Amino acid sequence: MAQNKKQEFDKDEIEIADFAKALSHPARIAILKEISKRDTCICGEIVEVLPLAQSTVSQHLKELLKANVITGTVDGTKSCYCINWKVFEKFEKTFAKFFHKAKSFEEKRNCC
Amino acid sequence: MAQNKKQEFDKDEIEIADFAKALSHPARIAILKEISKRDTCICGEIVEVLPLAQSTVSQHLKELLKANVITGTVDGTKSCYCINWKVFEKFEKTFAKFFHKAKSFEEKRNCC
DNA sequence: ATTCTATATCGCAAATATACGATAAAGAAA
DNA sequence: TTTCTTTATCGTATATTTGCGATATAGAAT
Repeated sequence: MAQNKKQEFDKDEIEIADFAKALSHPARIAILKEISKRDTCICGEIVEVLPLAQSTVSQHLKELLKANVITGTVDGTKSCYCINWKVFEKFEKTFAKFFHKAKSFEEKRNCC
Repeated sequence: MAQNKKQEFDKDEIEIADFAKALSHPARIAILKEISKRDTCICGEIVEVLPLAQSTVSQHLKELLKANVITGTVDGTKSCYCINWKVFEKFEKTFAKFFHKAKSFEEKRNCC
């Protein structure tokens, strides 16, 4: 990269990009899907359903935590993760603000 | 990575991840914002408003094209890009299917 | 107290992404 | 035709991400 230009962009642009980045790997989508499916906290079962090593899954969970997409608590030998729906809600709004504006998708026209 | 495990995930997981990946850099969000702001095709003006070299912007545009997030035509010396709203609409639905399910955000509860 | 189980972290290798300058390509302007 | 303008692509350097095995940590089970 030579230089990381990330900080030269607007705060809200960085915010959206960071959220998107957290969702930019199929393993992390699969993790969210798994948590969402149970609609409750789950712990180690994630590793079982993913084609990845335990350490790799742990790393992906860490990414999701860092981006605030999930919350988590560790009680000794068991850890527990939940989806942070507030962030999804917030992102949905920001997203709408940027891209929908007043118009609906149907009204949008392309010229190419 | 040693091995890319991407293909071992579900098709729809990969699809969401790929879309998110396209939006995972502030420069690409800024590009979309710029196109959206004008609500019409724009061409070279993107380079002017971004803190990046022309070749880098062109590369980011290529990424967005690859992910089908924008459409583009090249007429000789001028190129023209539009946001592909259909893909945003589709993503919004898939996203909702996975993460909202029947419940609204407000009804969702966390346990951690 | 020792062993088992679940999870996080470290260290490393390989793959990808980011960024730029130089250059190519191709129509527009002179 | 020659030069200018706009955009894409190539080559390359550096940064970041992905992935794993090994190991650390800490409570649970024996």
